[in-house]
Amino acid sequence: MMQESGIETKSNGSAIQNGASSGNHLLECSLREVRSNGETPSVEIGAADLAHLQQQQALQAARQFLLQQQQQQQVSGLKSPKRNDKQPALQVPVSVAMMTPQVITPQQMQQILQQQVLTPQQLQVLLQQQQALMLQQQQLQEFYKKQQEQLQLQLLQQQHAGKQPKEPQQQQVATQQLAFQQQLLQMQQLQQQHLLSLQRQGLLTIQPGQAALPLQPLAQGMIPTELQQLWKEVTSSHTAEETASNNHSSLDLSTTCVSSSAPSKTSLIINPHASTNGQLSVHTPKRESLSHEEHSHSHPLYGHGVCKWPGCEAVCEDFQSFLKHLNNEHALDDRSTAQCRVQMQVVQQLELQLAKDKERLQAMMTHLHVKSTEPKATPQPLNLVSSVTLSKTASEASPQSLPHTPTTPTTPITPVIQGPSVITTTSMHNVEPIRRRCPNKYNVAISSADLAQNQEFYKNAEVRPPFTYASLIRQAILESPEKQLTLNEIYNWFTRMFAYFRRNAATWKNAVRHNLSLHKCFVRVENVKGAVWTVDELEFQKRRPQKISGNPSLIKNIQTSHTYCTPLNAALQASMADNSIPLYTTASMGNPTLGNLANAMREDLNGAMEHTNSNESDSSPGRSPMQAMHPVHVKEEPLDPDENEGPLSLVTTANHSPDFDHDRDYEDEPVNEDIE
DNA sequence: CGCCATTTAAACATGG
DNA sequence: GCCATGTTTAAATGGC
Repeated sequence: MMQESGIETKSNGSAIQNGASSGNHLLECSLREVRSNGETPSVEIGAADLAHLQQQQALQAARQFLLQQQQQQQVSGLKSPKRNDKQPALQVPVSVAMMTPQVITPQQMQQILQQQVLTPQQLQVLLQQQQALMLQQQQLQEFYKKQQEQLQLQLLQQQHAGKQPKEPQQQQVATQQLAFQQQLLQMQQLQQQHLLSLQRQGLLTIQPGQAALPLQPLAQGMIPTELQQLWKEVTSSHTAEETASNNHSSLDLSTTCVSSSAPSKTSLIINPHASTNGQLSVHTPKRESLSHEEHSHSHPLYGHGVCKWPGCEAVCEDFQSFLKHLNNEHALDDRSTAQCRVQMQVVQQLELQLAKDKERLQAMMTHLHVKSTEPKATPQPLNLVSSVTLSKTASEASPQSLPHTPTTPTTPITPVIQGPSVITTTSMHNVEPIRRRCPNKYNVAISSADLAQNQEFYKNAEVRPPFTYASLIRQAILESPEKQLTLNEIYNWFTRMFAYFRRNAATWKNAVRHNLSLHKCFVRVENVKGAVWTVDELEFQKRRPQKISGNPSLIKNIQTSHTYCTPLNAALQASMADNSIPLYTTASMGNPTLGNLANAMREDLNGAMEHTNSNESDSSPGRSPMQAMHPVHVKEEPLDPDENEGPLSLVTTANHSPDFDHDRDYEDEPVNEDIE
């Protein structure tokens, strides 16, 4: 159980440290470096680029001045446009912050998908709204850009003649710009409202830390280049395909670099304490990892016939031309290096996110463990599990907030977050949970993080998995490469995957054997080495439609897990469709065959539906979208979710941690679980 | 209440 | 004899 956590902890530490504060500094540095290199005859940056950069610089300076002028009409102190070291520090983050809320960033999207369950309809509406807003903004943006260009030209002329940015013309343009800024502001406010309304509806939960940034009040200043850059970032990550028209491509970074790297000249600084940068930069990798996923093709930088190098969207006919392009355009030079650094930054941000989620998990598990060992009255794992069921009640409000609604007649409870319940179905996909009724009306947040973490949860928390032995055994067998396992290997799987099965070995092993023998679906096959067990899927399926039952004590949450599975699937779908949420698909968590996830979930779902459908007549807002999409039908032809398997399947590889091979290590003294 | 699935416990068989 | 592996029986629980 140690080997899985090794990497994670490692990434934890570094991520936490870097992500929060120093991260942007790093970015800044890298950007600066790019810029400084850009001035020397760099390989990549041509004359046009340089000119562009210069223009941008000039523009920045001018804009700075104008804004300052505007703002300080009463204050008669500052005159030189180059002196305002402080203002930009205020302005820049603002501009950055401005972009984020305008369009729901992938992160926010992700949050939506993670934390709340949305029906596809809701998602669609949401997306449509976003699209509409984006469109409008794009138009404004373009217009604004034109304005900038005008200003730019004038500025250049003036620069040659000696800077006198106070001329009437300038002011006019500036006024126009301000007008547009205001328009953009309006747009942004609209967006804010949108988000807020989402929040109000409980559809979007923004974590305290993150909320501050995107939703923070906006000031006036905007820096065009950054704005543009950010805009591109956002839009490109949202509509990856639309960005075919890539007149910006590689220039993006350089321009940004200039602006950020010329604080002395133009007093532009990327706010060091605004994590907004990191947030934004997060978009880039998403695009990348997207291609990463959707392309069996091999190269993570190539997808959809487009170069996925950050900031580059060059169209490459085929893989060969892509390689060519890669070698030519993204050779080892300063720019690429800097971009690489930026990418590192991005990764760090993601790691930070991961770290946060892991922390959350840790807290959850700690919490659960403490609670479980405390009172004798409640047999730990069982109650824990059932408590999870309850937790969803509370967590409908906010996954973050600790649910404090443990008071329930039947179960003495430990308030729990979405932890295991979410987990169960997701990671245990193929496992057939013990289905019960107990309609789950609550929408529990399903987060990708949870998806990734659920296995971790069972690995580390002594919570009894809400699956029957048969299901688990089947799962174990199916997960094996050969679809067959020896008894001992099955044991090992149990102990590896579930902390719960690291005790009372005699008991559960007996149960495993018993199940193997009992169920026809498990077929013993003589092998060279001995005997292995396989699954007769037909048999297994056969018994499914029959009555369902299960471990009584566990039952309650079963339904939960099932209802979770549906929205989760939808969330996955949405996220895949959205193209911008590949996160957590990294195999870092030791996820087993996520590739099967969709299938398995669907499978489980279908199975569950047969039994639960009638019960779930209630109407909760975000309720299992999949139900809408896949009525009560049982498995048939592959459904939409299959598309998701592409990306997901990538994950399948790096899961299996080394075997335990120490089944006996867990042979503790039998602990009586006093089941009432 | 009966049926059934599941879990748990235990007896027993077999082979290394 | 011990242990791992299998098989089988039985009791208890709980959903339907």
